Amino acid sequence: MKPQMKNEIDTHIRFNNWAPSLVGWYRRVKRDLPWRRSKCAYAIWVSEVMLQQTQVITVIPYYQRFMERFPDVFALAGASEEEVQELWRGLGYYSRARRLWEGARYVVRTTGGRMPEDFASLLMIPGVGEYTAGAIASIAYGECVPAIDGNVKRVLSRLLRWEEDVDKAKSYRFFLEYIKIVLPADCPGDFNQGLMELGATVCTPKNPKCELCPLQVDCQGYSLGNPTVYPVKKSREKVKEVLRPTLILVCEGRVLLKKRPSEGLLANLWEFPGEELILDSLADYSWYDLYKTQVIDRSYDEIVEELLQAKTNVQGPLVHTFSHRRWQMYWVVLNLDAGQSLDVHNSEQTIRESSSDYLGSEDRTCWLDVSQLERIALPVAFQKIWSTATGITESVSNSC
DNA sequence: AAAACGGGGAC
DNA sequence: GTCCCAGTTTT
Repeated sequence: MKPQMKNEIDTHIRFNNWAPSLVGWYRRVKRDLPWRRSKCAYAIWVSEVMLQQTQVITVIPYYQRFMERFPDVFALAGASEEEVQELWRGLGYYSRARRLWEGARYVVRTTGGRMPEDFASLLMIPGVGEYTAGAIASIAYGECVPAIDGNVKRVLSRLLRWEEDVDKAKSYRFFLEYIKIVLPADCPGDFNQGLMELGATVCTPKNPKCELCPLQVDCQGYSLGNPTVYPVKKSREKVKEVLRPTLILVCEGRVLLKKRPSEGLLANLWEFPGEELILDSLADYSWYDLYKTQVIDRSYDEIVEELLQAKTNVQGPLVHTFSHRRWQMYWVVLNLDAGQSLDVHNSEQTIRESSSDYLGSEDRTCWLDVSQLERIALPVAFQKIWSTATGITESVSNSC
């Protein structure tokens, strides 16, 4: 540690022996959460990955379904990515699911399925970073290592009146060294969880319940009067505006789906064919060109062209916001039933088998029975389009 | 050091 | 609408 940082820490440390207060408080009030009923490293791992950037209340049902289906690292490693993504649908940050799955396969491949039992070994698992490795090591194995997440940074920034942007690397390094000093060797798991539990239930971003805080007398932010000026955040994100024309091709109770690329946004998930456009409007947009570039099978060209010429009923917009991008979604519904019979060489069976490796395969499209839409990994954005489109369709047919 | 990566809960 | 959540990887 740099001497400068040591001095910085010393200036922040009073006679603080607040760790026992925190641990005592945690043991008294901790919530009864599914993953806290297990000391199994795999169970902790699954919960920690799900809890990345996701609130406890959202995770609980996903965690229970996941552990029921994949009770151990063998079960997860033996599954297909498609199957894992189906259980993850709606949870977001889908690369987490793929990395967890890859991590399970890594563990089975390298150790035969025995979970690594120390921080450094856990850190080698793909998808496991410093936080997750620290959480598993301290909670499952009692190893004396920090686990610093957003909650911990918020609590410490208030406790110590940390004036710098908490998202900077320097802040993380400081919190890391500080925690190493105050971390109790006999109960690192409860200490780490206590800090996170405090951030989640008492030292909240807005309206912190300082009257319930076990660290109130130690808290410099509280003594200042307004702890919510911390944490200081300067980082600011700009949201990109993007148009998203989408094709809903329906035939004989099936709808055309396409598998997204294996990298980037919503990787390997299903979508209705379409593209992203950085334009101001869809004026003069050629939906037929979109169809020609997105659908490789040329069997439907004639009827699609006919339908688009007859009356291109563009619907939308429907807005869907990601953390860094906003889609303005427009779509056309094309019913091909009047045309030739559907080529059903692709079906639900194909989806399951085609899950993991599409590299080298040119046609990523597939006809799926509409009743199966709720069972596959279809991102929320496209669920929204589908429910809106079918809702409108039904109301129109009802009114006719 | 900064950007990419989702969705939902809370207000 | 806004903010933010038991973060990791890639550039």
